Amino acid sequence: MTQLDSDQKAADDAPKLGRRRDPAKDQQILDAAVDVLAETGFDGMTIDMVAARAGAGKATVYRRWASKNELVLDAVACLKKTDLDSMPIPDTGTLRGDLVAMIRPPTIDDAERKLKVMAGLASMLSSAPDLAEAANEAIVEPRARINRMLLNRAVERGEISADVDIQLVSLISPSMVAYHSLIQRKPVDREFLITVIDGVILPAVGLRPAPAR
Amino acid sequence: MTQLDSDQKAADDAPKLGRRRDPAKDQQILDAAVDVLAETGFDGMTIDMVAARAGAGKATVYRRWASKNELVLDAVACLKKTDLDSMPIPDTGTLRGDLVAMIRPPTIDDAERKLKVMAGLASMLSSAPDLAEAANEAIVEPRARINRMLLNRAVERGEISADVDIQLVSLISPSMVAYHSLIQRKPVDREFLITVIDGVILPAVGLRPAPAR
DNA sequence: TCTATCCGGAACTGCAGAGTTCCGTATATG
DNA sequence: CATATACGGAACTCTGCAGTTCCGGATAGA
Repeated sequence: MTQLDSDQKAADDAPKLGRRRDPAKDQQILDAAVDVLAETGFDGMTIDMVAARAGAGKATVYRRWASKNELVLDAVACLKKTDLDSMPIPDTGTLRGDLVAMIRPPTIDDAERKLKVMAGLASMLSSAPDLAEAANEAIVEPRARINRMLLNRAVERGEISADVDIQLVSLISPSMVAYHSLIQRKPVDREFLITVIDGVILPAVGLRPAPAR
Repeated sequence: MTQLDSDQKAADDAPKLGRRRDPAKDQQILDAAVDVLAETGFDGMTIDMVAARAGAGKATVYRRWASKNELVLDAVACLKKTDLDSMPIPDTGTLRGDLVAMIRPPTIDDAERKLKVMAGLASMLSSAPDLAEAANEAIVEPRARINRMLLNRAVERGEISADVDIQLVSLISPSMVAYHSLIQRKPVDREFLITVIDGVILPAVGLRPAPAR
């Protein structure tokens, strides 16, 4: 989309002769951009940093993206694919079981990395709607979508009432984790996540913390 | 503290003759800094912008603060005093009544302004611990403190159980409001706040949404 | 092997903002 | 009224980064 090479027919622009553009380099640069973004934020990020981390030259970056803004937009969008949501979604038979099963190191690390990216973009979101949408779609939505799925299944099997505001409840953990991590700057560990599940989410859907006691 | 003029004995450094430094100007500059911070974020903020908005010269700003960083630190800290927490805290007799009574235009506007400041600082928080602490103390804590007070009163009058995790519950609304406003970029209106109170907070402390039905 | 193309890297321009210096003016004190 | 000081504003330096250009070397196809 924003990338320079995805021209009209996406073909025929490949050279008949000589060296071809390395497609793997694109991903290396995007990954490096996300790393730098997470570490320094949008304004702290320089193209030189990204190029150096990707083992590329600055010119190579600009051969593929027209500007820093477009690179960042693509890098954020690429987080979507990097997402761990392609992993199997737990189905333990109880809502609490499913929610607890979601607490795993790779899931937590992925979340923390994405939160850092979001923090690095925070000041831009109000002035760059397309970036805000990309960030929302790549960072916020995937996790909320999983939560909605788990909640819907709980409704279907009669575990919780159909009156529950699933949209609202699905945002409890993303909200509280983001606040805990970004603003309060405390580590997102298993204990905190369990506390949120048992102390907020389950009561909100009308369940007791301990499922069978 | 960070201000240049608060020297050793805080006295005798006033000139015997001639014009005195205008103390009101300090506050005008700090207010302007907060405004610009909320609108453009830390990196987008320039000293010229702040000076212009305060009706001052850039030199005047640097006569009072040694750097942009120190100005911002003081500006954030000054949000604490600007806070609306000097207003009367509601006491309606029920937790729900108190929470709903907190929903008032000045309270909401104050919160949104502070959230914008927090968004503008977000990318710096991980690399500037003192700024992070100042922001937390000026923006996060005052509101959480009120919530804790309301919850403690509810415990004292026997409305809710003493087992409730007050620390956790007091952070539900700040977290969800911040997420709603900053990340999802939706307006923080009365309807949303009521939904959070009735759909999350009250269930979390073991109360039904409609108190007397 | 030849050649068109891409590569990394370095040197370059242009600009914007932090921080400084200076000046003419305003003002409170004596 | 005289004077010492703070003021707003403009001009200045310096630094860092976005984006560009150029080059010698690497590489894949013909």
